[in-house]
Amino acid sequence: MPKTNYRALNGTGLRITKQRALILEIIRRGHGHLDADEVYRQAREKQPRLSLSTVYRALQKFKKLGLVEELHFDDAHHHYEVKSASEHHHLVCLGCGRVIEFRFPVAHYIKKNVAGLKKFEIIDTEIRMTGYCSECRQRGK
Amino acid sequence: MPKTNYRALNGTGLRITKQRALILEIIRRGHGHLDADEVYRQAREKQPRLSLSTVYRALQKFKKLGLVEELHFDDAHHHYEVKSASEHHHLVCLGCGRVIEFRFPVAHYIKKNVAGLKKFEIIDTEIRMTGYCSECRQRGK
DNA sequence: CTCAGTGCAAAAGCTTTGCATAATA
DNA sequence: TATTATGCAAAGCTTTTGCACTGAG
Repeated sequence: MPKTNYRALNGTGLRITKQRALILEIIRRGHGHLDADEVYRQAREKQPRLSLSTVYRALQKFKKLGLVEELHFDDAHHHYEVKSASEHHHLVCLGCGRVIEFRFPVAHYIKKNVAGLKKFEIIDTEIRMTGYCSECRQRGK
Repeated sequence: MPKTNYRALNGTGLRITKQRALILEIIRRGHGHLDADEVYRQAREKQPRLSLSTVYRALQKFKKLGLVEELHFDDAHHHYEVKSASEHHHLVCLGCGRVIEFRFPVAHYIKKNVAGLKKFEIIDTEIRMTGYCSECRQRGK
């Protein structure tokens, strides 16, 4: 198990188990494009006895600790991503389903420009844009 | 049934039924703060025999036609909103669950500033910010 | 040694589907 | 009248929970 995951879990009050280290590592490698079931399937390749509930329970803990973030790409599943310092968002192509990440610090800009938000403490910002990527546009959608 | 709903449904290829007119009217009045079950419960007050599947089927049709938009406030349910011309987004308070709407045309701004998005055709933008409203902050969360 | 975490199975949502009936165009 | 939409019930998914067992601290 990579040291990085031990580091991430240390000092959180959570016990470090090989399941959690593996799940966190898989989410990290997935770059926000994995849902719970995909994390589960990948995890089973290394730990065949690991259960889906463990994945869900780990996901909940990680979310609560702010270690991972839950994204909402489509209507059906949630996707998970290890939180990074820099704000970044997602663009989902309606044609091919591809997810394009883009980095753009918009939270600060919005907070400055929207009067009603002045007194609001913003914890998290998720921007999800949908549309068609250049390939799909050329193919005539 | 309000005339406005007939207007919205006319020329869409969809048949105008009293169920659909009612569902659309309820979503409109809900201003994006209703999930499928809440739409269902409100609809039953006027049409007690209406079924949940009719609500879901209507929602799907409306989405596909671009009449309503699906929002992702929390992890559990989707909320629905009648699409309006002006772009607007949502701020969800983690303390009291209140949803604050704000109007701010950010899609254009993002498109201009993010290189990778130049060739992307943006259909829709959803911004979901979470944090704590002033009341909850005063109450010490 | 203790208590948090795990696996398994069962339950609990939310959403979709099949089919006969009803209603629109 | 020809379809499309509805209601009901059943099925399908994703996610959560109970409980006995295991393993980290």
